[in-house]
Amino acid sequence: MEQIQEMADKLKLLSDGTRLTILALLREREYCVCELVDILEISQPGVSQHLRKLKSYGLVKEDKRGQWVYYSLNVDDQPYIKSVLEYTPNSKAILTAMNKEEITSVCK
Amino acid sequence: MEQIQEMADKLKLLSDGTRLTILALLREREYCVCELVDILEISQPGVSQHLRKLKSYGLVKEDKRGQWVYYSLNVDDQPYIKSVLEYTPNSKAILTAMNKEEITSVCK
DNA sequence: TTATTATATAATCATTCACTTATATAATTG
DNA sequence: CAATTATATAAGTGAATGATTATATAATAA
Repeated sequence: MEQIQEMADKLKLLSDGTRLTILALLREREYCVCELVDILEISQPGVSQHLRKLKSYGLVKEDKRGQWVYYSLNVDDQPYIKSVLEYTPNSKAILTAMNKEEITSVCK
Repeated sequence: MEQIQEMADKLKLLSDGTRLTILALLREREYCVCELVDILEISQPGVSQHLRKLKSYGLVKEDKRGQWVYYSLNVDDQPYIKSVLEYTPNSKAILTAMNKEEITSVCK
């Protein structure tokens, strides 16, 4: 069953805590990689690899501006992904829960 | 972030083609294990283990009747799971795609 | 141009996962 | 009762996964 497997593969992207957090954050605004590295508690290559995976399925898109690469959500044509993300906590709650409520400012 | 991780863990249940197929089938009626073994192309213990996992997260419930154990969907209190399942193909489409459109009758 | 900063890719590794076969348990049938 | 059928559990295995460190690339700043 091709269609089901394709759904399952996309849902797998949401089945990792780090990636789901990224997607939840992106609901409110774009983030550059270094901001996400600040927030999530994994290495920069780790974040890059998650973003690459999300991008390969078209769930996020990137925008290179100078030295930074900004990622934003791109799920308007993915109804069930979109509907799941409506149930994620908002950025404020996520950042608070991670003790990252301070100014997430420029990276360095 | 506890809440996000919990969501991710539940979504992981839907991120496997076999489990997602089971859940999609159960949207229309209950199935006993041996029927699912007939339909899905994996071993009986394989099916049992998927069902156990689904049950452990409360997504299905079981009803033992005689020799058979019938599983049914139990997602009324799980809104985002429910909303994803609304996008799965219906049983007929699934069975056709798997060349299992014949009478799924009693098991032996 | 050299150093710094941001990001990506490659290689590696431990863990998880979905399957299998073998076996146990339980209900039904002859 | 013994044989059969339905299901579950245990053990083992290969592949996938999410992380890490090391390194490459590219843009900016000194």
